[in-house]
Amino acid sequence: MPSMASSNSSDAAKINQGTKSDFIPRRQKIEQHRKNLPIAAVEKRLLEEVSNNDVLIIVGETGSGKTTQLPQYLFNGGFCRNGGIIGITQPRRVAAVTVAKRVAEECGVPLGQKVGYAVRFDDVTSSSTRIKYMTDGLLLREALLDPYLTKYSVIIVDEAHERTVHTDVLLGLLKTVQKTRSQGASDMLNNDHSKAENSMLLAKENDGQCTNVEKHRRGKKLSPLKLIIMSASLDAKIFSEYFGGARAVHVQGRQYPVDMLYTYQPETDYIDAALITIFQIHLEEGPGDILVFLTGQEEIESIQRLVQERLPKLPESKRKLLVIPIFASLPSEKQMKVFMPAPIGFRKVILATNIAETSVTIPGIKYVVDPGMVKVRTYDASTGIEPLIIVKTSKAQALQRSGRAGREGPGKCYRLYPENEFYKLKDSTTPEIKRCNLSNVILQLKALGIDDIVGFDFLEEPDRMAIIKSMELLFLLGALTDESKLSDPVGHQMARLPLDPIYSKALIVASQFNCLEEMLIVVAMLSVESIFYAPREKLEESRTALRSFSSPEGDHLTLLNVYRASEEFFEKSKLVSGNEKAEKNLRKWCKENFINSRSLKHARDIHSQIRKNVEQMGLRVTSCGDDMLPLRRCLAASFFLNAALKQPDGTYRALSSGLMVQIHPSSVLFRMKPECIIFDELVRTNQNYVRNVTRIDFLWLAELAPQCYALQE
DNA sequence: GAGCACTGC
Repeated sequence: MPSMASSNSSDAAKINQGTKSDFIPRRQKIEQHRKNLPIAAVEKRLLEEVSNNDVLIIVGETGSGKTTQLPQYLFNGGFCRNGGIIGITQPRRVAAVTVAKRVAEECGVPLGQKVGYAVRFDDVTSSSTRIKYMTDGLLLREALLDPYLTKYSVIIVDEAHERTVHTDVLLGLLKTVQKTRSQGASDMLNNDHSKAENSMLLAKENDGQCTNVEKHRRGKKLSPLKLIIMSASLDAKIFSEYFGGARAVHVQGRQYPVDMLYTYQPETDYIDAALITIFQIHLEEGPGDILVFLTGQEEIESIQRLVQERLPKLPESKRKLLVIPIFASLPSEKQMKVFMPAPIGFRKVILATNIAETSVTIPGIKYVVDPGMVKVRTYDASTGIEPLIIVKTSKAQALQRSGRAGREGPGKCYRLYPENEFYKLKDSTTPEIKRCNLSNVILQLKALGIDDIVGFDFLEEPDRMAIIKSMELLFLLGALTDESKLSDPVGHQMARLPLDPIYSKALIVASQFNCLEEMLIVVAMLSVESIFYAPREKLEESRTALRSFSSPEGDHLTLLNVYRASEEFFEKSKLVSGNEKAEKNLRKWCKENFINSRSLKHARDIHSQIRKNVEQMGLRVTSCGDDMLPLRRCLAASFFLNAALKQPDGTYRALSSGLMVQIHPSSVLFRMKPECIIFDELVRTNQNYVRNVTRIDFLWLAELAPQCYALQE
């Protein structure tokens, strides 16, 4: 999503409007703005609190300025003396990038010097960076190379209340790291020998960057680490208790008041209720745009149709209502429409998924309509399926939604349920770690030297069954030994790759099958959101386009063909018209071929990253040329847990779970129905569907995955 | 012959 405003960037956008000629006033304006932030009043007190407490919880409401100001206070307060870095983690890339830009401007320095950011594919830091914004997932990756995070003197975990799986794992890690660092190096080596040793060995294996660790092993004292947890909501208690009763302070926010309105009766049909409310606001309320929270694309498109059908029935003067949908899979050009001001006299009504809760801040919103429902991913440990279900929001989520009406002035929030229903809602959303597949989490923790997963001090315990299932998967993939230790080298290599464990395994196997060149592409393509884009009105055309890439062997080879065709087009275009023009031409090529260019770009980025990764690991990147047999055998050797056999009635039986499944109609093998297949993903909608399917030979399974399919004597 | 919340490495 290019240059979208994050929740923290709307102020930055306003101040950026200055030009060179008014540079001095702009600096004064920045100073003025900084002084007026609520947090500025407590700067001195915050510095004292950080000095006196190793862990500090800051509860800061929206608009307090905590994310931009606290790092600057700490820098000026001497917390970077001796070259230490202040690291601030964010759950999202846009936030890390936009806040870093803003803070660099406030400091009057070029981005990447004193102030910088690091997110996947994009590192804008240098040796002089002292205030570093980053994603929490990236800091976790850094910990694999530098287990004690020795570069950092302070780590601030921002937006901790969102409880992403990365934030939760990071907090667990930081708790251990802080303990170790405050004990000092000598204690560390004596009392915590095995754990420390394990991580260090890993750091050494991973690459040469273990100089810091080596230094400390020679007995130099590790400096203590300051930890600050920032949360926007009521739940400071859970963080405080987790860190042994850590001190929590509250910083006031700055929000306009939002009037809360409820229905008298529960609504049986929230779509209809939302529709009525939209028109009620439009006809009876003053100017201001409307934001409606819905659960998905289908709901959004149906309300969009309904509004447009009813508009002509209104008196001519009342028809100036502009409906704009926004959801993540919408092409970026269409997403940008939410930022364009409506024509004069028009009111915008934005129909959004929860992308508008945190990821995108839409200006001009005065009215929020909240039916109180949300679509969430869940995890069923017994089948491994992760179905999407529609559930009620939590209180915290409802508050977050209503807050979207009070950013620029007083607003109104229409909750489409009675007030007493609000009090029955759960306080906060179930943290992600309790509803996701844990194989990656376990792989990371093991790589950090934490072997006892069940005994690990999680902020909140994941389900025991989910841990066992994920360990089982890792064992079958060969990442864990019989003693549940990370295997050498496979487990360590898998932990190092930023991919789903099955994909990592596929790369490692591919280097032995001499088709790593091809598998890097397949894995990159599987790692992104749907590559094909089929608008309803051009279904036939998009099918024809797909046919030119499709392989009779299945979807994996089809994806390979798409990538290669795009690459060939791009290289040719580069020769003729140069790099920048070629990028533009590639986007056009995508459009003509009904390919999502954002997804393809993402796949290209992942491809170049994992190619570097496997080269650094010393894997041989060779190609199988035109012979696709090794590649299919390699897919069988890594996706063996996702194998299925055709039944007499034409459906399939998934071999590891016993579930009855069908090939998804979007697959190139939908009609061909080969005897035996492997698949990438099992999704449950009206039926069980398998997506991204490749034809294999049943006998390969016993040969290549005897741990699962040993032939009976 | 089907429809997919949102992030992140």
